[in-house]
Amino acid sequence: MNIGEKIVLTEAAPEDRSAAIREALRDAIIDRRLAPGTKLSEAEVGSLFDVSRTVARAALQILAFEGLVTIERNRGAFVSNPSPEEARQIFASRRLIEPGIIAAAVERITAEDIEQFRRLLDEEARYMNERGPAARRAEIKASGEFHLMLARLSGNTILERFMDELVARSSLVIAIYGRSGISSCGHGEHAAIVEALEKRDAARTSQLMLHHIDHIEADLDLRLQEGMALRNALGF
Amino acid sequence: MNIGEKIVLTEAAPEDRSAAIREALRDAIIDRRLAPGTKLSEAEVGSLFDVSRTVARAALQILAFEGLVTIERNRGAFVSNPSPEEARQIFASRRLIEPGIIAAAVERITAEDIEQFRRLLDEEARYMNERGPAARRAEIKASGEFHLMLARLSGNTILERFMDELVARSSLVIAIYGRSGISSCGHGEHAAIVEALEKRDAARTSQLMLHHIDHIEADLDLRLQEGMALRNALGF
DNA sequence: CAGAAGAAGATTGCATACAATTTTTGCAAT
DNA sequence: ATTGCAAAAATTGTATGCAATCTTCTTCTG
Repeated sequence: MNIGEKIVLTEAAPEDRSAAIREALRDAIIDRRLAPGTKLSEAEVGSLFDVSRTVARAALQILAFEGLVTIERNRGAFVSNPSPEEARQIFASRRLIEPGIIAAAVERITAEDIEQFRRLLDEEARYMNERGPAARRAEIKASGEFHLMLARLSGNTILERFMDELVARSSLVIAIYGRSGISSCGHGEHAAIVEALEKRDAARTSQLMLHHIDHIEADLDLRLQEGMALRNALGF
Repeated sequence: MNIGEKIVLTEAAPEDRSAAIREALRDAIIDRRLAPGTKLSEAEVGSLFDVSRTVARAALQILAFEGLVTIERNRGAFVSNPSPEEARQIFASRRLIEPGIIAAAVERITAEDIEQFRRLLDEEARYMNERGPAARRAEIKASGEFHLMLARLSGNTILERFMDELVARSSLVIAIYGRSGISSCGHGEHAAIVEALEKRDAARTSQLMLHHIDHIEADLDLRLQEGMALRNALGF
């Protein structure tokens, strides 16, 4: 598979180009322009961003540390193919961390933040009503952005980074095991969460969030794919 | 400051030497052989482990991503000097994550695990009764190992890695802001946690853990050092 | 003698070179 | 056609070289 035209440089970053590459790759993985299993060769990534392999490699190594990419020695880097077990761990982690983020966010949220959430919800809705893969990708991205915005509100940069990783890996999991593409009820749930946030009702917001995560996970077909994995393990 | 004799190679790792270096540096940071602010030059780290700068650099970049090391452009890598605000975020994250780890661990813990915890407690006690910096370091390390062992029991490798990072960064924070070196009541608290674990009483274990984290944080002097940080910011 | 200016040295950021390993290709044998 | 094998091509892992930047030391000026 060719990763070519699927990546675009967002900004001309003179310094820390490795981080820029990382972000671009992460974005591409999140909105599924890069499918799980796609090979990310150092040379290709490098030439795509017009840097040497050294810089490309650094970006891939960080992504591997995050779990978004899997590096096999002497074979190279691939977009990760999370196992059902990994999927469960990812959602278990989210169920643990997101309520904590909500508790912190509720204390700090401003009217302007709510306003920004509303704009994001509008965006989600707009893309939902559009057809085509580009709109689908934008919808996925906006949906992840919702959770990341919440994480930023927590004021805890460590949790923010953990959520960065978890949201990206969730996207991979959904790409592999998702049944219905996108759970269309997700948007409504996001809206309900914003309403509860506005009332600064942490308990209710957390409850809604947990249900939301449950719904996302319920839309996955982890058991079926476990069988597939076994078949694969036996050589196809 | 020379980092020379403070690092020892644990194992001859033929593959992934970068990870081995990372682990060695992390260990050295955790038990405070490497003080916050210590410069980690690529050449020095490289020659210490007998690899080229390339490999040393990769290790440092991952550590920087974790927050254990701070890289300043064109200046190099230093053992991080967490701010009081960072310290608060680290402990806030632990207060959120460790109870979740406990909830998972309680479901899976075996008699053998308890046995292993007891051995670790014995070790802690032994080092507590010894004098000298080596015993102190061993005690610190064992104390951190307690939390990591618990994380491993959770069966969630993602949370495990988050805890790896949080424990290491906590160690840095304690090195900077700690008042009494080690809170000697820590050992007793660990013992109480193991007892509650043995009864599979998640609620009580979590409560004990939260108190334990509170005590660790209460032993810090974050306010005083904030003044220091300001002074530093003003050119000293 | 304090302080500024500048040259020398050291260190990082990045690209490239080369060896080790894996993957692909080509071809012969069954 | 398919399997087996060997050579060629491609890719990674690592070391090293060079330019850019930072640090330190010397020297000069007031």
